[in-house]
Amino acid sequence: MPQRSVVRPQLTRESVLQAALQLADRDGIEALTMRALAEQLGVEAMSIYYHLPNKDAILDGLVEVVFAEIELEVGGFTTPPATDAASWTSALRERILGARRVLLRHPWLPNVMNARGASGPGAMRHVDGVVGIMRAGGMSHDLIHHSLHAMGSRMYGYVQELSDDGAAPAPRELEQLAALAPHLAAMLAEVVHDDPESTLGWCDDQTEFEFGLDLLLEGLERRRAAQAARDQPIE
Amino acid sequence: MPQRSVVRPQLTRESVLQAALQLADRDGIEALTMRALAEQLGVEAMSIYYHLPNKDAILDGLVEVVFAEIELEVGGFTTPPATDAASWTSALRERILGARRVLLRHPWLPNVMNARGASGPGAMRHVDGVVGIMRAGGMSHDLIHHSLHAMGSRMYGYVQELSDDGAAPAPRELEQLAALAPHLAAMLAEVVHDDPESTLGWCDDQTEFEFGLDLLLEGLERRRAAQAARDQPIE
DNA sequence: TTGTAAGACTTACGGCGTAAGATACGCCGA
DNA sequence: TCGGCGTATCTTACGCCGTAAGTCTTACAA
Repeated sequence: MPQRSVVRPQLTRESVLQAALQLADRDGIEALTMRALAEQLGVEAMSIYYHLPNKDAILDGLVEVVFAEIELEVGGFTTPPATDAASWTSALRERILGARRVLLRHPWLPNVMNARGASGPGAMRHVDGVVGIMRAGGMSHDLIHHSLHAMGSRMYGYVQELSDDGAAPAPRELEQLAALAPHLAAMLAEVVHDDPESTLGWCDDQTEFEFGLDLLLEGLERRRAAQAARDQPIE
Repeated sequence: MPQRSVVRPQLTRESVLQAALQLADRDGIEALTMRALAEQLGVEAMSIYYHLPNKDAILDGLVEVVFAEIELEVGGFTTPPATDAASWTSALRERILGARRVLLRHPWLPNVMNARGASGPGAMRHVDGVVGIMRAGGMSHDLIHHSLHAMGSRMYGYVQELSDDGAAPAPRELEQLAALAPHLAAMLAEVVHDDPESTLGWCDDQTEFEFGLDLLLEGLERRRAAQAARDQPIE
């Protein structure tokens, strides 16, 4: 049973991540080096490696810490029971603006997520919450799937990673996912299943891109027409 | 007058950038190191520094090279004269899909642009072309401004950098910009001028974010309603 | 023929992530 | 009481990175 020392600096995985978060917030992500982090902790660089295997693990840990902060900010990732078809947009709006509030405190995070590969459980659960809200609003899984791609950048672009390897998820993985993110898993199961024409991956990047693009174009054209009508109310 | 050697490996700024592009495309951007690049060129690492001041200059150069490729792909950044109110969406659509076609060949580029600061003349001119198309479609500068933010990620997110420092551009800079990107400069001049309530910077990130978000939410809700109508055509 | 300058090369430095191993410390059984 | 052992930290060193400083080669002009 590890009964720990009281004299030593008391390094833990959590304290390392906490210090890393502070360092990144204060001096920027490029200032987060193992040596600088160690100094902040009053410790030698290599000591960190006892608690975290490498720097990538620290970055992954940071992502997780921030998503925990997001979860706190939005009052949990589970869908509020009151959500119905009438209010799904405002529920989603609030969820995303809440996430943004947190991300603005850690502006380096999107780049970290972007540069690194697959997203962790925190990001997954966030997406799952979004899927849940859309589902409660009465959207089909197929439409939700497209929507996730379209909204990607508003949630800071990690959704694209979700589909990046292109291969359909193995049933085993999907099972694990279901425990963590049930809505997301349900969507995946359905979308993968009934898209036989999909070539290799289970989603076609080009199609998704155009879906989001056309969504924007439509909206902008409507804004333009509205403006024109306002300028020329007679004609 | 520099009359160059014929025996030496004939290193030039252009050949360096070309080799860097190949290397990044083939092995990924993280494989683009000065030593690897030198080897590819059959030269020592430090020789590169005669033609380019440092690695950042190489990255900037790469961005410029790719945007030149985009310009070729879309047949020039200047607005096609045929563009009118009726066809602006399809013109813009084509422009953006053309840019995307090129960017898919250099998938590392968005991250490079994102990680580095201000965008170069190539990116500017691309944005300028987009502004020109929207302008030809009859949109106000104000609406165009919002639209650029909303479309940001579809053009791979460099627009956000444009507004990042928050300070209004100095008249001197604006003058320089006008030569390079007239539409963009015109928009900036107007938007900066008649937004007295804008606190510090000439554009409010939060407002822009919500504009884009609401655009998407509206569109998605319309899609949802259309789907619901399709499922229940009687009721 | 020689001076000059362009354009390459050599060497070296500090910082990075981290592999390998040494070392200090608190506990537990003998 | 003491020796061993697991835990947590430190020491040293390696190979990479970008690049500062200085040197050498070569083609051409005078």
